Amino acid sequence: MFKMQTIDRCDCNVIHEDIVDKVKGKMPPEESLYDLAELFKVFGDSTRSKILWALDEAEMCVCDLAYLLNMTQSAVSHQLRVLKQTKLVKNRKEGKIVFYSLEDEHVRQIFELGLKHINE
Amino acid sequence: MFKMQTIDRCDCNVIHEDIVDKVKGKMPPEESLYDLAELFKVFGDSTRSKILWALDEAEMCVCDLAYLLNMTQSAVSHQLRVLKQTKLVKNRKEGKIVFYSLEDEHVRQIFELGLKHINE
DNA sequence: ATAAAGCATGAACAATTATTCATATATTCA
DNA sequence: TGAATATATGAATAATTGTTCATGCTTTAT
Repeated sequence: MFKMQTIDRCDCNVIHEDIVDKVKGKMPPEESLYDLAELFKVFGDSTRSKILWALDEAEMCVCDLAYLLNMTQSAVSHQLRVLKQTKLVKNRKEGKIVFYSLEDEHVRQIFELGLKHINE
Repeated sequence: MFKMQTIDRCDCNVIHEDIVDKVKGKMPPEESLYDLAELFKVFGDSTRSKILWALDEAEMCVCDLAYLLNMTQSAVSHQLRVLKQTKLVKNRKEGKIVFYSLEDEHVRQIFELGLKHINE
């Protein structure tokens, strides 16, 4: 008895069903993969990468970052919000100045792995 | 003699000039940071993350991937091109079938670091 | 109190990008 | 040779997103 399967989106046929089934069983849940992509998306912007790299060197306030990266205070502030939501940076307030610093020790490791790939 | 500096984009003042100068000296070249962001941008899409994850389990052809991920063959093919340009996957041809596989051993490590962060 | 400085934020705009659709190429098979 | 299958790709569309601009909040200093 042959198998007549209706395929939704794919406009071609499953060629190696055994492999597909095996891999399908090992795939992480949809949500994990989505979260993972969301995390890397944060690293996937030069501005945020620069901010993270800078904060890995020293705790800094928003104005310092804006000056260092030659950006408007607003743009930096917006991106810091994204980084904070992702729990990559934290901040503390001292008077009217807000200091930001890295929250996660993995940041440097992730960068280093990335560099490894780039430098083959 | 005080320093009168003209600031380009930043609409506020440098507060901690010593720190900024120190960090500025340690920042990687602009180009490295850009390339790094470009790499992570590739990981920053669920579709591509899924493809990479799947290929980490087994070598697969385009149709298999399309079926596994419930996507059109065209969409998968487009993303595979991106992954190949970034040297994250490679392919070999066998008749009319093209098999894709991971090219970089770091992929799994990068995913694992990402998961570590997500799971605190 | 009022001004000024540091920072946050909503809305608008511009740019990027993932997917779809149509079609082209390449290979196998009858 | 012609049909069918696997894959690639250009163009168009829709959705996402980074920055700017204007403005609001908070704290300090006068």
